[in-house]
Amino acid sequence: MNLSFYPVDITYEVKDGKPIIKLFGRTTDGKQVCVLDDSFEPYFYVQGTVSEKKLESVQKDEFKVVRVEKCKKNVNEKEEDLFKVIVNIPKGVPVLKEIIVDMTGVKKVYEYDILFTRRYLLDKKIVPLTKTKVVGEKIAANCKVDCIKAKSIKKESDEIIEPRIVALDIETYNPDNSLNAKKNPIIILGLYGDNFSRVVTWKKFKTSNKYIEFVSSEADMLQRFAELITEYQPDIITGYFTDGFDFPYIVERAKINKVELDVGLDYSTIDIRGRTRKEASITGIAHVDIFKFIIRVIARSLKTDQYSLNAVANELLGATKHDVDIEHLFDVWDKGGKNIEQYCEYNLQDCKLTYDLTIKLLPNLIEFVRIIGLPIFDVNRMSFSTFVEWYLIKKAQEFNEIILSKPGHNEERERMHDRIQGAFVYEPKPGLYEKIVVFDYRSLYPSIIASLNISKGLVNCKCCKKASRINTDRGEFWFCTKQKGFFSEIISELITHRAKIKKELKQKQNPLLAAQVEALKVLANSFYGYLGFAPARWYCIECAESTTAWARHYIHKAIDSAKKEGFDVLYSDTDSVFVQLGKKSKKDALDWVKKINDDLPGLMELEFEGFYPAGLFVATKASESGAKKKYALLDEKKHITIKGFEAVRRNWSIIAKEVQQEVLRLVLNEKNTENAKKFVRETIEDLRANKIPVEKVVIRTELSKTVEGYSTVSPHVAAAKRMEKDGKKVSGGTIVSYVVTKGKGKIRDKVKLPHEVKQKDYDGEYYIDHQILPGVERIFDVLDVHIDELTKNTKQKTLEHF
DNA sequence: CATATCTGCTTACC
DNA sequence: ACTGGTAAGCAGATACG
Repeated sequence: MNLSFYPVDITYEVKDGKPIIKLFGRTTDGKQVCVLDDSFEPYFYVQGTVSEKKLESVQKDEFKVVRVEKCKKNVNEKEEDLFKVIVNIPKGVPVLKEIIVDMTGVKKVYEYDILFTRRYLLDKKIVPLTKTKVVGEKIAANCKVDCIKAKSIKKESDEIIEPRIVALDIETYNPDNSLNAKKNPIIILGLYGDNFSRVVTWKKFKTSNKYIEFVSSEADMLQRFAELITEYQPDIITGYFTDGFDFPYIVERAKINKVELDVGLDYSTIDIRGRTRKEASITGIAHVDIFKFIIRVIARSLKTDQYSLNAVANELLGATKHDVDIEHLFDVWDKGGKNIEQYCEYNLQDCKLTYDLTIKLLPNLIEFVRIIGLPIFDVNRMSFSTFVEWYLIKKAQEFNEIILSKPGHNEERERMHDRIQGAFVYEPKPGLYEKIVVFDYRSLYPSIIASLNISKGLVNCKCCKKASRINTDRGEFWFCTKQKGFFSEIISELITHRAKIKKELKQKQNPLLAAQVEALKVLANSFYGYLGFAPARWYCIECAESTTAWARHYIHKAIDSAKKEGFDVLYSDTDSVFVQLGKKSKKDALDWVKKINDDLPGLMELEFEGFYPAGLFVATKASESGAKKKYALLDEKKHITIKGFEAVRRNWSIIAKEVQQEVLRLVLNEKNTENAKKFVRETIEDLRANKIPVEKVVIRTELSKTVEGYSTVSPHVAAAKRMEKDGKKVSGGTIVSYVVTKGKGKIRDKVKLPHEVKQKDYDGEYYIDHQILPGVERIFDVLDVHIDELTKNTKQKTLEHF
């Protein structure tokens, strides 16, 4: 029979000494299937002078070499003769590799650490979630869905599945605030999908909510959960932090209640792997923990600095969680009755938000699946470096390159000491400027890697005398010009591919194309960081060092040229140049850029970023010199871009940020220094009189480790200690909120938690001197306003002074 | 003992 | 919680005269 299907999940089993790949997915007519392929063999590569016979005879326990083939492959971009050693079962690869690596004549072994299922997808060029053609026969097997034994299997088209998704969330009984799965049961479990809402709980109350379903015990609830999943037949189960919390909790409670959760399509249960970084998987269904994708990939493009479901849903969906007192759920549960209902509604809302977030981010996630070629489960849990690495691995096949091995423990440790010189930052002269034009190099690092052929195998070749050379702290480097580099060529393809899609996107808006453009940008921008990332297979410190050195070369070139042309250069950071037009026109600036671009190699380009009628640079706190990475720009639509100022930093109180932002607005937009002064004075008086509400004086700081890990007790650590006293758990990643109150001693001695203080308790003087004034002082300096003018004629200080 | 400088820490920018 | 370096600025710790 012939069929087309979209693979969702992949696994393998060994039967009669032979591995069988199992691809779970959905057919084009919407039925779930499992496609079996027993034709794929595990293998790895051997380099050296050793006889094939000898290699063929290697075996240990049930593992043995099946066959050896001679082949030619590029090892670090140079062609070599290698042996492809084919092995009977996947688990034999690492075992037999260990024996072979010690044989005389063997120089090196490669590609022994590529997971069998991933290798299958890459070699067969099958892309998960993408239409795949199968010829085969239906066979009987212990499986919830039809099983097809494949005769042939291959990618059919780029068409993508519209997956069936269900979101999961649980609420637990939690009297001691400890989230202890061994002790406390799950009391509410919710699911939300396409036209599907269900909340299961095991205490009855009167309700007209049709989606609430009552069972008689936690065990029955877990059983019901398994049934509902089986009935709904999702391709994807999604959740928010379900890897770390919900699934491990469910599995633990199932164990205690002796409930068999056979949700896997092959009747297997939920598998929890890892201790500190847990991952939950279900055979045949892709478990997406959308929190992981958000925190690792999406986070830096979000405004929020908190990644709670509420904060993220608020920003991405404009929706919020239901407001219930979740800490007292246990109390309400104990008392029973109608009050439990609001928690069921809350639970379903969380499921819905998670579902909607997944729907919203799925195009981006799927884009990475298409680029990398691995299952959505894997891609969901990857970070930037792994994206780059797996993209390189996929491309290695095309380029006939050997996949380099990961560094050993010691080598990785040594690499950690390697430091490279980074970007150049121009020191601005503090001041209020007019008519500013900003230019920046488009994708500077990627375009340098592509244009200068920067690639690990080409460093300082013996053959090229004419190659452009660059001086660095590590010495002089150049890259072979006689061949296209593996690394540079891949990034070059990415850039041109992205430019093409971006053009298409301009013609017709399309969320999938937008996701593709975004994914390619993220990927390209990660290539440079990857070069200097210690665990990387294609680690190349000379490449990284050269990339930044060339970047410094080209930014200086732009700065010098702008100056020569008669522009005042105000500022520059890494890839940007800020110039003041002065008597020159916008057209003069654009003409100048054209001239620069004529001289640039390959894909490099200096772009016009924007025109700003006004901009402000300030001095640093410590000296008279201009502060880098700290400025504000006003655009023609009166919108202000604030960079680096306290107003955009998380660990400043809201009042300090608001005042600074307003001062910047009054200065840049309205050019009204008097109003700015007045505004600050008024705030100062309000703080003295404790008229500002407590929420606005709360300071939030993230704990980077546990309290014991700190050598000094700073205010946020003191606050964390108070939280611990309250019975709250704090650890690395916890955001600590505190208020500085009136009193004696160090600031840490005056720190209290927000709920402990009344409005009259906070120390207005502290907030004036340490939060308000530091934020506006440098701004007023630029306007020649002395700080005394801000504080003096507020009543108290005046009296004190005289 | 007061002041200057250093260190640890957090969070920004690119 | 596994991309990189550059930079500002606070609070506490320590050195210095």
